[in-house]
Amino acid sequence: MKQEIKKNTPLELNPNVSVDCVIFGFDFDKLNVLVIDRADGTSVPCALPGNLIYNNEHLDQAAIRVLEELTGLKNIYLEQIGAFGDPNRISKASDQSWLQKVRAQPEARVITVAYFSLVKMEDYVPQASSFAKSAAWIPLNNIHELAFDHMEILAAAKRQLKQMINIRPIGFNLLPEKFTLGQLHKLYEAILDKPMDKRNFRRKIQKLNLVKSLEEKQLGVPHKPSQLFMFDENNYQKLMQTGFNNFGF
Amino acid sequence: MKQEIKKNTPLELNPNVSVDCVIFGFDFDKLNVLVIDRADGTSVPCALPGNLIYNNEHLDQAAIRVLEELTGLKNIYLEQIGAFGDPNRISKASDQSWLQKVRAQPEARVITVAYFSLVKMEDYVPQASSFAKSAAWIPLNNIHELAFDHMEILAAAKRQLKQMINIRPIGFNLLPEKFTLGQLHKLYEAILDKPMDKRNFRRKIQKLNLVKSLEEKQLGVPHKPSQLFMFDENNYQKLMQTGFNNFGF
DNA sequence: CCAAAAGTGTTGAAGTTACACCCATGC
DNA sequence: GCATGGGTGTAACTTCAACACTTTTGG
Repeated sequence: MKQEIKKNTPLELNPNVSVDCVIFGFDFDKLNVLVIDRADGTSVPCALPGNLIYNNEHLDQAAIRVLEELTGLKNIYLEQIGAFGDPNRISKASDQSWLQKVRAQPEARVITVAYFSLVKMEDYVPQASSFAKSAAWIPLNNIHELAFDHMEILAAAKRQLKQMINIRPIGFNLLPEKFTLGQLHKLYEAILDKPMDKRNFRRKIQKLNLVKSLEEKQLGVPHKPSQLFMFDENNYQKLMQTGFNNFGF
Repeated sequence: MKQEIKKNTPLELNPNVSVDCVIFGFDFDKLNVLVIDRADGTSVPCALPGNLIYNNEHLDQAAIRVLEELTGLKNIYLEQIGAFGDPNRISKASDQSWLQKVRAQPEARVITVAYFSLVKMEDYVPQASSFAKSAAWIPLNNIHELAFDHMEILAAAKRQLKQMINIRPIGFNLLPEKFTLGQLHKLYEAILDKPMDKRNFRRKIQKLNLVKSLEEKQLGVPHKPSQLFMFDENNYQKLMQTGFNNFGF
């Protein structure tokens, strides 16, 4: 517990700044969030994955590192939410005792920079023992308690995702490369948290030219198989160059 | 220059976290930003107002403090932009020598949390000697160089203001209590950086019911005096409760 | 043959764009 | 009387919202 603080040099963890990631996944029905279990025998709430940053490390890089350490994934969609710095964010007893265990300076004031990321759930299946700390996909709407101020961060992540989907079509990061319009429709309903008319949604998406249909259909589904689509990166770039910034969902 | 780092306790400045504020003002013609002059005889670029945070201080509170110390103003519109933490943000020689002068730990890694705020320019007229460091309103489009990574922060502030004006009608914070539709029109053009049709703009604003007209006209203007308007807080609250979140400008 | 999701058009209402002239005031 | 910004209406077009039935597959 002795505090040895030396002059800040590279390769050192910075005791005052951390990053936390809200990792969203979509199971074709609802949004899920990847949370880590800090279980130490006693019952403690789950937390968002995160850690202190290194002094020589860019903030974004720290978030990428946390994400890769946890899931092994690279090149995933990442966006900063903002900084959270309530001096009382470490008020719960369970959080304090956890910090005593894992931090060199458990008493230090910490501000955290939150990120949200969008991953294809198929790309990361948590395995019971894949890491020292275990992780799990939890349906967004079932999350009622988290460590520290992570509920607040989660709320901000939801808000920002909802807002951003109107500005850039980032939702495709949550779907596999090939998807159906029905899946895209469900995704938008999950993110915007409201029902949307099927016909109007399809018309709108197709008019925007953001998807291109493949010469391929779903297989093995117990109903009429759907056309498969892909995100059309080219048309998206063209659309952005026109200064488009409002999808009006 | 000796580094005395003790255990983090309240009332201490945190060496690793600062806040910076982009303070916007509108002169009825264009947007301006309040910058401070760090002049020490030699020629150095201006900077955004900012400072380290205290360990017992909420981030938002630190921004409010910086703002009040500089301008004397309270209760002004403030919104977080995000955290900026490139480890190389302190790469210019002039910035380093300035830090040597003002910081207890000039070498420390600093991440900064940026805010933008909207003030009525009439409320703060910089006086040459009102503070040790002098401040000035500079037209946004004339700012080509700033200290540290402040140009990057400024760009993010512009982007966020432009985006936010579509989500909440925050522009009114830049105008006096009583204003004309012509002034509001110019403001929207300045923020969105594009010309807008006068008649369509007026129709739209009035349809939204966000302004109420007063029984009062401009005085002493060398042209037909305009009706004066006020922001209608009540109707705004009602509108927000309907889940409105897209003004489509 | 049943369950489940896919796929498809029309209509009325609302909103958007583009555009040009007269008005009231101070100087 | 002239310069300056204030104030106003319409028509063509586009977009949006609401709504129900048939199709294809697996089981």
